[in-house]
Amino acid sequence: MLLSKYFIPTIKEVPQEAESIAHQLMLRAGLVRMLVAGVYSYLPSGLRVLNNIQAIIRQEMNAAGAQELLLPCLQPQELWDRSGRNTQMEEIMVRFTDRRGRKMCLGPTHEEVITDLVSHQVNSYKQLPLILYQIQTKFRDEIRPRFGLVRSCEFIMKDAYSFDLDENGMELNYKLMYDAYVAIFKRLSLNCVIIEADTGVMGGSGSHEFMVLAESGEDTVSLCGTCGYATTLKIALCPQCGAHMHEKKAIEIGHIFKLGTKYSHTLSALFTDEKGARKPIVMGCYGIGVSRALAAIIETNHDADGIIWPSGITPFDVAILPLNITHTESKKVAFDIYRQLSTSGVNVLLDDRDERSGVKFKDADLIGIPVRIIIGTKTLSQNTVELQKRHDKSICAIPIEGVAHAILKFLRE
RNA sequence: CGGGGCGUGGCUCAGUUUGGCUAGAGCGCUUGCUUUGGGAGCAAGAGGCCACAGGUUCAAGUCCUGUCGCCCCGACCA
Repeated sequence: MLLSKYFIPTIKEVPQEAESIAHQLMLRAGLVRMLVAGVYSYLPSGLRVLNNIQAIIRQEMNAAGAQELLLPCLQPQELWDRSGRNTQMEEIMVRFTDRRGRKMCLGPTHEEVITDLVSHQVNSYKQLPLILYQIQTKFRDEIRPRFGLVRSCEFIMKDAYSFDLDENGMELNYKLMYDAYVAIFKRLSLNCVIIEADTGVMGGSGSHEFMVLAESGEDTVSLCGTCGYATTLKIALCPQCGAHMHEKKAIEIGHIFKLGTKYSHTLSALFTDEKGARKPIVMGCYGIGVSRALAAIIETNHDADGIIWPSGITPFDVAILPLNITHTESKKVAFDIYRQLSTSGVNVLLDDRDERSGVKFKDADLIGIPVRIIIGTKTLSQNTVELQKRHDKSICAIPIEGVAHAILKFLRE
């Protein structure tokens, strides 16, 4: 991609509308723009990052045996009346009446829809167990949207649902999803604290929250520095080892629930067991805030100059900075390297703008691509270019012919 | 919804306290010349219903009333 043609409006100054670091950097690096409070557009590089996060989630969910589907976000309120949550979720649901006079809503979550679907399609114990998931836009008329993507009214969630014959089966799938979440967050470079949590409005018998420690978090976590125990309860001494607890702010990035038969009971999702008895399906549900994960990744991967993308998530693998694009030789070398890497399947962003070096360095720092190739007239006269890593700004000189090889080697590490 | 802050060219803000001539700065944008290893210099230009509506006044960005929008603190949640 040529930066001169890329829609990535970067901002030099801190936008007034943003308070949290991640929100500021998302706006400054040209990843997102606000339409109204709690509603955001993803610009091309923001969408690239979002797609990368989703790819990781899909890989791990598929590896755990979950099957992807896509449920409608347009839903009849009648379904919510049946589950009993139409009044419970009253404040938060976006509702309206369609032209036929039917009361509709935009899905704030999908337990009702998936349970309804499964209730019609699953009748026998032979069809279980089953794990289904989707990556979908959710709509919640939040009382107070804040911190950009951390709490927004329209956001992207990965939600999975497990369906089992009995409690034991559900426990197994719950463990499977728990482990998948650990794997996902590790690959997203998100260091999670896992907490046994309240089931709240979702209902059910058990639940775990995956929390990322971050300044702009909305939740407070009490952490034991000695044994690692964590809880959302405000307690002074660790119940496991007796050491002192300290409080930290955190972003809830994932939440998993043992639902049991709450929804299968109210929505009549029954199956016939091997003895011919009709029983409610035992369910679990598993959510990840995908767009929120994007915010959390930035929150935990940045420095004073901008974002530092983890390798699996970065919108581009490599940035090429010809410091003087009007210098014929610099331009030629830059485009040669660009073509070599691109044909090797590397995502490259070439800063071909006629800007001064300072502007290019500042933007590159802000955008946060993990490696950059700096092409300057001085090093070029020695037949070398420089390879600089974003995270520690370390630089090494590389002969021009060896650049593609060096980059491919770096990317493999 | 309750409490607090804010709203002035694309962005960051000054000016509002104490009303007064033609509404400002820096950055960005356009054109030209010079420059080219960490957000350049000079010159010329474009761009504003001072959030919106009503009111007070000889006179309103500035005072009053209402509305809308954004941010922060609380209940809610991925």
